Amino acid sequence: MSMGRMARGSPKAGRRAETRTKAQIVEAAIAILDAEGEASLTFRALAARLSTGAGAIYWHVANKDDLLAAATDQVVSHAMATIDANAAAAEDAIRAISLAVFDAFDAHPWIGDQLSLAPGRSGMLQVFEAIGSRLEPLGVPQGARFDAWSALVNYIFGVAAQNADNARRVTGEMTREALLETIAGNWSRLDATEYPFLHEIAACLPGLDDREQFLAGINLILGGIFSAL
Amino acid sequence: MSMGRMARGSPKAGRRAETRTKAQIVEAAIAILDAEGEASLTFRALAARLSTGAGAIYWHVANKDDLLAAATDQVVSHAMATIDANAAAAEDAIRAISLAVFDAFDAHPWIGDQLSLAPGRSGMLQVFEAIGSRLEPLGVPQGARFDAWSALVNYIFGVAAQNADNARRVTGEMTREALLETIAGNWSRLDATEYPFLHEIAACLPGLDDREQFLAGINLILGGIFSAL
DNA sequence: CAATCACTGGAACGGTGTTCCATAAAACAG
DNA sequence: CTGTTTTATGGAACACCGTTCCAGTGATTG
Repeated sequence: MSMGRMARGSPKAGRRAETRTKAQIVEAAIAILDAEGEASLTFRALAARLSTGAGAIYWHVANKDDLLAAATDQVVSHAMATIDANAAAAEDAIRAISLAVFDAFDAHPWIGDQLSLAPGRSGMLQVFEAIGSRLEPLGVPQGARFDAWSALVNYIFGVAAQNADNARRVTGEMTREALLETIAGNWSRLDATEYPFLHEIAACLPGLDDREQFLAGINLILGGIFSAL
Repeated sequence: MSMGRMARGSPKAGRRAETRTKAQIVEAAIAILDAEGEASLTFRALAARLSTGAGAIYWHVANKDDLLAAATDQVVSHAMATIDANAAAAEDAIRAISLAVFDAFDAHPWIGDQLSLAPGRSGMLQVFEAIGSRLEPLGVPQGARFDAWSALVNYIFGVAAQNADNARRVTGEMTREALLETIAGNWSRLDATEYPFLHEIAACLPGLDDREQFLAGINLILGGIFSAL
């Protein structure tokens, strides 16, 4: 859509002094998203940051969804780049990949809502492949591999997205702990005969570590995979 | 915010002929969302359907997020109402609840994006409690209950939301099967040395039953819970 | 009966994504 | 070197959105 010619003769990529690339635009978008939240990412704000007009951005990017998908893909790809390809044992590798995704979502909570636009992009595919390719070394037979992969990948992205939503609720006034205590308070104030379980586990909420909780779920699924062998 | 007086003396709830209730507004919003998708739910369209002005809606509803959260809550509550409180065995009950949520999301794909607004609402709490209260009868000891509950609930809502996203991509031209075949085609066209796993399981995609796949994940988690006993 | 309350509905406001296009620098053709 | 084409700009304009505001209206109340 953008890079048309550029190819053969020219050693230098940038033609004009004021020209932007799609990568620069996506980078600027991520900067705005991280600093001011998703509501603040507008084409006008982005254009201002890049010292250009809003219309120019559309030369590099199809629309806002495309921009957000590209930003999401960038972050996920970057997260995947940090994990070492074949260092750890398969089981630990799955944990490492899961946590890398979790951490990326936690650091960039705006991804949560945009997940739906990203499948099919390379970052997502990298994660899919990285998880899936660890199953055979783990001893999961051919017939069970798809179910195991599907459960893991769905859990990873589903939980990461939901956690990102929670992280988005934490801003300035409301600390994470205050939020958890508020929820715990609400639950323990529920009718104890109608909601006995929530009433009981409200106590588990304060001081909860989302990351460990996430990992506990991964371990539960891994346990299920092993017990089905 | 709305119902202030109304209480004691008056036998009739509706005072004026043209008056709407919040329930009616939410119902109309759900009708629009189901029929024309989330992009078509605007205050003006909603007002037109209710034969009123956009401003009147704000008497019953704080803002659009509130409206969407109420709509989501309505659908989830309704889904929970269909499952029988203490008919099945605990393990089957968990499956039934999970599938009820899954089906509700599948029937109303717009929920996917709005999930983040709903926690704390009664529909969500019903699901939380329904799942959690089945764990003790299942023999899960106190110390392991929170992890098991967390994994199940996160998986259920995470996967349901992602599946709703897929369902949203199926519209008119693109059937579900055509979509799966397109994805399978993309995966099998990937470089086989870089993406061996995706290349291999692309064949599993066509004819895939999302519901069964979802259930397989639930069973995997349940297996993990049991094997940890 | 007068005052208050519960609610209406349409106009108006600020802001958004997106389109359009006159312009201009770079690349290329001869 | 000269014209033409390609690549990209940046700001104006458009349609539409969520939200606010408020004069008005019918029921309820004291």
